[in-house]
Amino acid sequence: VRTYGQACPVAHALDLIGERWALLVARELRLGPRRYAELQAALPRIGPSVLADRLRDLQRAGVVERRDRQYALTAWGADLEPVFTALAAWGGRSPVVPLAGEVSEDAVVLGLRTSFRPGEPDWSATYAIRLERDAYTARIDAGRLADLRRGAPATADATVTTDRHTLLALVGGGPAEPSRVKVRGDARAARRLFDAWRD
Amino acid sequence: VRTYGQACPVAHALDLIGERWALLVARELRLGPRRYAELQAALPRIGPSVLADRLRDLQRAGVVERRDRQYALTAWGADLEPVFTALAAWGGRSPVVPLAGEVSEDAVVLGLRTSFRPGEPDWSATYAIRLERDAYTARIDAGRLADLRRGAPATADATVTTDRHTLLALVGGGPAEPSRVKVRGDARAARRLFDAWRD
DNA sequence: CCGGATCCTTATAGATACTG
DNA sequence: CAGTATCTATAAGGATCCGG
Repeated sequence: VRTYGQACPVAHALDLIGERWALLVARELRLGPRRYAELQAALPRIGPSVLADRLRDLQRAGVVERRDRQYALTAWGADLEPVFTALAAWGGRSPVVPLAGEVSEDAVVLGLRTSFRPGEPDWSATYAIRLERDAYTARIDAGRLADLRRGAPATADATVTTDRHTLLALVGGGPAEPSRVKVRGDARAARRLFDAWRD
Repeated sequence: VRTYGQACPVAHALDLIGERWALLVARELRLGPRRYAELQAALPRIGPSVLADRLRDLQRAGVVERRDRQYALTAWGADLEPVFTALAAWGGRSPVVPLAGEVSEDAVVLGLRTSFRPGEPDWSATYAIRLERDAYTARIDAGRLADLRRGAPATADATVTTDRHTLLALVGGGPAEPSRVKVRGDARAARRLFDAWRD
């Protein structure tokens, strides 16, 4: 139990989620619970012992809890959302490196939230986003992104099927291969979604 | 050069400021530039080699720059402010530990920003806050905290002289020893400042 | 097969001493 | 004053192994 030993809320926060990999483990739980093996697949470079250590640390800190063989953010862990938002905004403006490397499906889908530009108030729809491994639900309410989580919706206005690299390019504004994106359902609703990701 | 190797803005941010002590070094520069020895005094547990490493890392990352023997945040480093705000808000709500340990003067003064409650629009004033080691300037404009930085103001409406532990108690809402706070200048202006710190 | 624990190697942090 | 050098302790990285 390594601590900064400072009576400062920032230092205390870092005592809890400042260890290596801790915040990335938490990130993988932002869209819903995950099992140990799923976390390992999403974070291939973490190694089993460090992952087990971090999950223990995060549980002891009250950030993560275990429910029937799955790990989930607690309510307080979910309150990390503004921290993720601020870090993503800052890291995304980095002048040093344009970002390259691996990405988990969750990380790409979370990019939707980061790059989402609100639309018209008459836009309300539910989308299914199907990637190679998982399906996700995005719900737009009055032009705003009201819900984004792992798992397929019961019914969707439109279903977008693609792979995470194409989606990353779409969201990041880079060049995407249109043939790798399949849209089913309400084409107009889908178009509004794509428009909301453009700069 | 250890990296998460992920194309995720959060992971990239953590590549830059996620190493141990990095964000606390940056915190000590939020209120103004510091010299190496001052950083060491503010962060007594960091050790000289780790401090030197972090300062090098942060410079290479473009977060910190060196100007005539002082370290300062770059413009982009100053953009970390929302990250600090989010972390402080989250860490301050921790149900686990109520915060205990050392505090640098800067960390206590930064608490003023965290706990500041805006006041009436007719409230505009400049304050000098004198602690054991350093003096700080707080400028209120139309009830809002417009400026907070290290260094004494040219002229102050009121001057508050105390020590960092008393100020920490005052800001945190804990019991403070009134005899350890000295106020000079406009007493009414000083009262408004103290009121803005109360819950 | 899933969910880790163990073991070993390497890298980083912590502490203290020392130097241009 | 501003670090570097050196040494030790701890944590991360990586492969393999084990119990339910």
